[in-house]
Parts: sequence; structure tokens; C-alpha cells
Amino acid sequence: MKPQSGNTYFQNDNFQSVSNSLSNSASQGLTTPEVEASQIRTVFVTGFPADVTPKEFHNLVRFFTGYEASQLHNKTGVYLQAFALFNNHASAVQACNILNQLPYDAENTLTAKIAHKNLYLKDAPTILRADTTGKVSLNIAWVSPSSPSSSYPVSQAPSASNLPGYLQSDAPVRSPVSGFAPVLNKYDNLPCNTLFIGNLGDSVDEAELRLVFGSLFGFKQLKLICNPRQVGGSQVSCFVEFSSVTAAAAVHASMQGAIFNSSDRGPIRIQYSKNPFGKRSAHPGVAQGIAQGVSAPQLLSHGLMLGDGAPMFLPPGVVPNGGGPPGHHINPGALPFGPGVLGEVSWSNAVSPFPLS
DNA sequence: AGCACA
Repeated sequence: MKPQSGNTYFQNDNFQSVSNSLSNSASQGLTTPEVEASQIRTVFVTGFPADVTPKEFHNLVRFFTGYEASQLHNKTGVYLQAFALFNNHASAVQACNILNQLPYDAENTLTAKIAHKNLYLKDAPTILRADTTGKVSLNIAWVSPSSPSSSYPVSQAPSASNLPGYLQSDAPVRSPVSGFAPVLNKYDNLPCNTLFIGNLGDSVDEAELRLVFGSLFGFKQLKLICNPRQVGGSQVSCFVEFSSVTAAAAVHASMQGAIFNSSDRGPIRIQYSKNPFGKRSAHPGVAQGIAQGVSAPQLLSHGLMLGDGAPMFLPPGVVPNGGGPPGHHINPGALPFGPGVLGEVSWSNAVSPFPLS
């Protein structure tokens, strides 16, 4: 593909000032950035080759559930930045989880994060929008690459050509995550490569969990645990193993507080497992837990600041959600976000049907 | 608020 000559689709007037954005937030009763987090429905993607085009990115994300519009920036001297807007936070998180670490081609791997601000839709030729003709009715963003019959299959590495849900089926698969809600995570364990998933609905099954976790970066296996003796709480829990602590940490952050279709008792609670998959505790009976107050500032999974924002226990080099890659911090004032799209997400703290549990 | 498997 021929590299773009010049910066034909970068325009300074696409940018909205941060002060505008903040004052708009305040007018909606949102006083901290954290409160807005669950309303962010934009994914920020980097890692493209220099010759990527806006239409190329649009075609990469156009079949994701909830996709609304995208914009690619190619400012001289700045690495390529793409933004994709979805119609709610959950869809943005799912797209983010698919796009992150996705090999784009032989030399380039994408990095995807939830953006700091939503893409501001304006009548600009640089913004490509979802098809509205009705001719494209596919609305698939989540098809597990795993075989449902095998017990613990290792997910295949996704690539742009065999993207999960990408023109694979004429029977759309319903998105397994319907939203996010705040969740307390008072006690967590030391980060490891295995996650403990709590507060699952009693009707959850392995197939649903595979839809959610099976295609995430680094997924290795999961195990569903049923404890009928458990009274008054969730009788079902799940262990999910990833290929690295880093991969587990990313899912710990991005899927915290997710609400599944089977969720009838509130959002899931994700903790690091007391013991990694397949490894026995060195000293049984010795407390390993670490009080964490809450799971994190939780910029991604919900909009309430719970606790004091105690430090996350991420391994070196892992950036909490919302951050940029090391050495590539995003200047919010230089991003094309405006306030026009806040408050339109399907879920907000004010209408969460679940008590904080 | 529930941590199995080896």
C-alpha cells in the first residue's frame, strides 16, 4: 500500500479543548474523571504501520458490536493514533480486548486502550461512520475461537485475518457482556497468572465464560467450580489461567465489574487466585491475601471512586487502564475529544440495578 | 467475600 502523502486528514479544528470537556462534565454532575470512566465508549488504538489509512481501520472495526464511527490521525512526528467510537462502554471494552495485542501484520502489533475521552462526532470528512444503509446487518463482535467440546482448549492467537466474530457466522452471537457496574474488591491476592471470578450468576455455564474470556489475549484455560453448600452467595466461581501475569492483570482491570447475560446478582468480582493454576501453595495455611481497599481506582470498570485509589499491584511495565505505553503518554489536550457524546451510554451509576456487593 | 487442580 502506498504511504499517505502529507497529512490530508489531520485537522487542528478536530480538537476540543479540555476545559470545554471538563465544564461539560461538571454540568452533568460529574466532578471527577473517574466518574466519567464508565461512560467512555471510545477505544484508542496504536501500533499501525505508517501507511495505514482511515478506511483500513474502519474496515477492521466496522463489524464490532456497537461500532459507530472511527477516526485515524496521522500527524507528522506523532505515531499513528486511531479512535473507534461505540454506542456503549461494554462494547468498547469488548472491542478493546479483541484489538489489544492483535497482530496487525507481520511487523506490527496493535495496542488498544479505553480512551480518556470520547471521540467527538462532528461533520468532518476524517470521521468514518458505521453503515446506516441496512445492507450491512452483521453485528458480531464475539465468537469464541475455542472448541466448546474440548475441556480446556488453548485459544488460538488472533490475527486481523481470523478475528473472532469477523464474518464467521450468519448467526450473530449475542454479546456476552451487557454492561459494567461498580464492585467492591476489598481483599485481593498477589498478582499471578490466574484469576478467580466471583459473584457469578447461578445459571452461568462454561460456554458463556468461554465467550467472555476465551479469546482475550493470553487466555490459556478456565475451570468452572460449583459449590452447592455455599448459601447466601454465588454458588459458582471460575478460575481463568493466562499465559502471563501481565495478561491476567489486563483482564483483571478491564473486565472487573462486568455484567454477563447470566448475571442475576450483580457484576462479577475478579481477584487474583490464591494459587496459580496447577501450582500448590508453598505454605498452606499461611495467609497470602493483601488488603487492597478496592480493586483499583477502576477507571475502566465503573464510574465510582471507591476508596482512596490505593496502588494497583501491577508488575513492572504494566500500565493501569487509561494509561499510554511507556514513554508515550497521551496529552489529553491534544486529543480530539469533545463533550458532545457524554451521557448517552446504556449504563450509568445512577441506574445500576444492582446494590454494591 | 465464595479459591480447584496438582
